[in-house]
Amino acid sequence: MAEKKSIKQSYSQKEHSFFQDVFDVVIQIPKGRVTTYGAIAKFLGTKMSARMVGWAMNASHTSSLKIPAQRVVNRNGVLTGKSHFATPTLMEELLKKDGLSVKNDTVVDFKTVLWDPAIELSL
DNA sequence: CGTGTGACCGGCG
DNA sequence: ACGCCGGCCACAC
Repeated sequence: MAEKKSIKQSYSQKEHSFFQDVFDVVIQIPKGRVTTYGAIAKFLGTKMSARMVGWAMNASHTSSLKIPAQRVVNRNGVLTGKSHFATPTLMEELLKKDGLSVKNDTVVDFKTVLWDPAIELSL
């Protein structure tokens, strides 16, 4: 409500964009952990619009920062965005380098390695 | 300024 | 259990 005004001000003062928010969260994902689009969306307040998060990731390549997009999967732990990487296997390779196990385009023990910003960053 | 699109999610048949 | 459908918000054309 009132916060909306502040947000709008931020938009005017800085080049703040939805992408920047998403990137900021994704970058904070610890190595060996993954999160979901919905979790990020919820953390940002747009819980019902997890699509925006995914779309923001699509623009990750526009950012000069390194966005570990491989650590962001859908609620099933499936590497839905792997097709958007340079190569279809790149996402899986990156996750394996993080020490995770990927089988059939799905993160093994996904629920165990799940890193929810709404919880972890809320401590 | 209107319309379409999207790396999703939750609910319902 | 599986499949389909609507919703939701930001950004590009």
